[in-house]
Amino acid sequence: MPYPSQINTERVIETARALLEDLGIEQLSLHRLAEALGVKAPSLYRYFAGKTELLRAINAVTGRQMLTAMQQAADAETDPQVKLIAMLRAYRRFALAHPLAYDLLYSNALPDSRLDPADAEQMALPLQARMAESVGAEQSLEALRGAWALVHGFVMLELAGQFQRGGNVNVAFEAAVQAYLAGWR
Amino acid sequence: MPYPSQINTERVIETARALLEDLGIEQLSLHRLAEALGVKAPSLYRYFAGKTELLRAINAVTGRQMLTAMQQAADAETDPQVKLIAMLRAYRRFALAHPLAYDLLYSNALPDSRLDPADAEQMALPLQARMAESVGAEQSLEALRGAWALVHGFVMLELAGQFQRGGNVNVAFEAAVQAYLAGWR
DNA sequence: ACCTGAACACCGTTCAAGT
DNA sequence: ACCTGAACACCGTTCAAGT
Repeated sequence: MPYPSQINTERVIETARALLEDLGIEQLSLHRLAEALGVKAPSLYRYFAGKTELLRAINAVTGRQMLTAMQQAADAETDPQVKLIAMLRAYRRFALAHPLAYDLLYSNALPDSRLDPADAEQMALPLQARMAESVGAEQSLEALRGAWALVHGFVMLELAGQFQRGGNVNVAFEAAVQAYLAGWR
Repeated sequence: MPYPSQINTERVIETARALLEDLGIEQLSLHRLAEALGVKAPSLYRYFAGKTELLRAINAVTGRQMLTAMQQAADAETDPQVKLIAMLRAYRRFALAHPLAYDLLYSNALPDSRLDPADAEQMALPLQARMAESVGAEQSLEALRGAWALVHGFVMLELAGQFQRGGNVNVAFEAAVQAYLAGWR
């Protein structure tokens, strides 16, 4: 008996991403998601093996979007050093614009939902290439890890509301990145 | 009718902390915690207004322990610069030793359970004082934010299993901290 | 082929009742 | 004074049944 599909994988992911940013991860339940899609919760299992797999799919989309944002920022510049800083700025801008999606990407509370390392590597390699141009290839992996840590940590603390003792946070970000990169040269 | 108390606030917190590190935040339910204490879940409400308040109490203990660990590390050194690095190392060591408690401390997924900013400031001030000795008082807040971001981000990425493309992670940590601090001078 | 109702085991939370 | 049983609304998940 033909029964035209009401939903599809992409629409589920996009609706879930919207709910995530609107309500937070705690409030994103399959019941609520199903309701937003005009369907009942068990129907979602036709598209995802479970909530974990759905969250992993969301993370894959988020990762791809971040990579695109960074590459566009890099393409707008020519100087290698400026390219690198532009990518780090784009990384932060994306995270601040999608705080809950970014948080989910690296959540230690939901380790099973995390982006698999292969996809994470796709994000890291272009950054590492720019880093190699700035500090040399031998040091590029170490330098990358510190830069990634600096930007990730900065954004996470910002999102956690931990920079509230005055001062200009944007200026602090620029100063920290400058200091870190200067230290490698 | 006198009914001697079976549990007390401190025992609840300590048992909860142990369960958290053993099972993860997802598995730490009030039912399970009550069972571990030999009691039923509703009894816990005599000691905490709800799960959020319990998690906040756990975070307060974690924060105090981290501060102590950092101060002990600093007290073992005399040179200001070495004191500072010793504190950052102690911070990382504590986080790696208590991964789930550390994760809870800054969790963006559970914003209501977070350490309140006043307590967070208690942790930041001693670090900032050391930073002021290294880079000067005017720059100490900005320099502190970057250092905190670097160490926090490094630890979070480590705990998320994102540094798995070879290389020595301890060496990368030391190199990143050195580069960052050198850049401020 | 696609979706739902009903059920299960599990949550956090409330509150009248037990000791 | 302290704890529990029973209940509520909510989870994720399974599966036989509906269209």
